[in-house]
Amino acid sequence: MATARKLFAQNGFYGTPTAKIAKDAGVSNGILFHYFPTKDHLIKAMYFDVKDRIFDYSLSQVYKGATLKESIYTLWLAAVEWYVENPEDFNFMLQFESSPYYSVETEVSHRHTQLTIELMEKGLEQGVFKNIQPFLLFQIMMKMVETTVQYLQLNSELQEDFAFRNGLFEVAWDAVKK
Amino acid sequence: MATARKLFAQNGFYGTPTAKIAKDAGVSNGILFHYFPTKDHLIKAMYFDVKDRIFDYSLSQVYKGATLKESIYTLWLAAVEWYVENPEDFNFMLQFESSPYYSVETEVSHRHTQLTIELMEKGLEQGVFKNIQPFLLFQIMMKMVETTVQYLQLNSELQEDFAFRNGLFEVAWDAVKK
DNA sequence: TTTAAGATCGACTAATCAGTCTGTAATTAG
DNA sequence: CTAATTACAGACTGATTAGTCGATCTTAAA
Repeated sequence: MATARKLFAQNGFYGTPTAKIAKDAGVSNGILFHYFPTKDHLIKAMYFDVKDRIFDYSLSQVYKGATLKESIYTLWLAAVEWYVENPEDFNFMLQFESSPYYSVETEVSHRHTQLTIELMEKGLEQGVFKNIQPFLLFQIMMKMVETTVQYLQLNSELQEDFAFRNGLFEVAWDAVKK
Repeated sequence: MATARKLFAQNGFYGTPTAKIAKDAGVSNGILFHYFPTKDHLIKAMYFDVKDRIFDYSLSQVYKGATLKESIYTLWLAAVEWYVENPEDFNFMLQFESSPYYSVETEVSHRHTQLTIELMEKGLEQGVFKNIQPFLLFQIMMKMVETTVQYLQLNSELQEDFAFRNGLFEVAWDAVKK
């Protein structure tokens, strides 16, 4: 999957032959299809793999007793940092989410999405957010992650600029807050 | 190009053989490659075509003497409406922008982008926006268009809901305003 | 009317690629 | 130790597909 991520980032899903994935990964063609019956299975498995790893990282960052805004900030920043550190993951998700593989159901089915949506619901209860469906609030925040990472990729000198990141979180926060 | 848009929306760039594009368009294989030397040429041409049509529509909506916020609102809403009315255009752009074809240079080279960025610069001068590079302001607004359209596609009963659209523009505006 | 340039056709090809198949090693279970 | 299951290899194939090529038709200018 790591090899596939690298190759997909470079040449896209369709620009990457399964044979090349196997070869670059140092395994045979046969063994690839032994573990992933089709290329589509591989791609879907990779999606959940990325989500899982981001989720684990994010959870390791939030601490108990954090306020709502702090929790959301931590999750938001964790996602940005993860994607900045792991550009292939970012590129993969971008491609995946605008491909026929993606559906809202798969998205919502993941713990990471569910956790974030719960935070949004809490915010709605507390009256800090605009009156918008929680899933949409979630998507607005996530799109800002996307925008931020994309911009940081283009302007790598900003990647260590903490104030810049914080500023963009405030942009996202201002968007959703009442 | 219209046929290709439809097919690309259904099956993606790579899932759509050139032969099928020609056949569905009612022309021969040969004539397709007569006008577009490669599939890539076709795809790039389609990108500029979509951008052009959106630009024309957007300009027809803005009126002289509008305030800055009104102008931006009109452009923003025009983009949303266009994409809601022309889902294949939207789907095509989504795919294009997360494909190897896309680059910031092509994006910035288009009049539509340039016009919007100019408005952002004006807003910065007037001190109404957060102190953020104009291109990034532009991208934040555009991502909100994306989010809005995607949500409207999933919840088609909201497509006639004017208040909903306006609400989401305010979300975008709150994000960038100081 | 002639001629040239562009438009259109559709059969063809060379290459590519997802997935198969057959056989062999390694590991685990009884 | 044996049997069965799982891991692995790599050659092979059938289908697909981007792009070519030579022929024919249409249009417009001279």
